[in-house]
Amino acid sequence: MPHLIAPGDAAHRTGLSLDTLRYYEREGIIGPIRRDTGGRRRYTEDDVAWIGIVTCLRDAGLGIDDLRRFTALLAAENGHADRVAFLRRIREELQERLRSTRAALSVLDDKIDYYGRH
Amino acid sequence: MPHLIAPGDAAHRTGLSLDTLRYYEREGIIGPIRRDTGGRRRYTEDDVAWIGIVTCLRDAGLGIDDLRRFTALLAAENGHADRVAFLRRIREELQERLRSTRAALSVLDDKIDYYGRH
DNA sequence: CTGCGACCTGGTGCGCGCTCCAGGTCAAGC
DNA sequence: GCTTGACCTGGAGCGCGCACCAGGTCGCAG
Repeated sequence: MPHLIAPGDAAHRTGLSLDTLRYYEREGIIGPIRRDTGGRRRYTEDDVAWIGIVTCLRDAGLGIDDLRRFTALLAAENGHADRVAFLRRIREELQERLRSTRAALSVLDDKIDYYGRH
Repeated sequence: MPHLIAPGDAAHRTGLSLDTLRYYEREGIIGPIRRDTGGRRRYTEDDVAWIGIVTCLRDAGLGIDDLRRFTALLAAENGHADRVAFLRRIREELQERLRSTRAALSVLDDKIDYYGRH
């Protein structure tokens, strides 16, 4: 018995709401999650770990579409080349975000410097 | 005559749509923009430069509320201390974004590395 | 057996950041 | 004077990423 986790505990551990966990599952971003005899979800440690990865990417600003494609590609057996190509595309997006954020920080620092010295 | 810019040209130069320019003005993020005798907007070079700053911050992920407060604070005469405090808060947010994006990139690179080597 | 709380499904609502539309006005070119 | 096209206002619509709700089920504590 691989240490199953109730929905409430999964929510607590991942920092997501029950609604969001169900939403992600519907969208194919996580799971499918196993059910007990009564139909309630039982998350595995692997599920929780995967949710951590997804949350990390989402926090970086990736959209639901990208997360779904990410999940689908990593779950697929075939198409390693496709996988890597997709991952590299996402990587480019994130690096672009890094550039945008650095540019904004530079603007902000100029202003802080200017007003800091009156 | 300080080289006035028609709305279409302003849109073209800033990369924003006419609707977005009007929306930003309504929200107090830019402007108020001067009008000609017929009521049409005429942007100044300063307006366009400011829109550039706003766009830069927006691209970094700042929300409309923050942009409005940013604009209001920089337009105000008084409260330099408030200004700097606010700017520092925004700066913290952006640095947090930097951290999130770097974390996601690290996850991504792990996957790329893993699948790149099969 | 009863109560209770955690969880289920299906559906609706919401805030953000635009985007689009209808119906009208203005100014320049022919 | 007439057409054309850029622009105006007010308001409705939309996609995303959830949040919320009603009405029902399950299983354990007492």
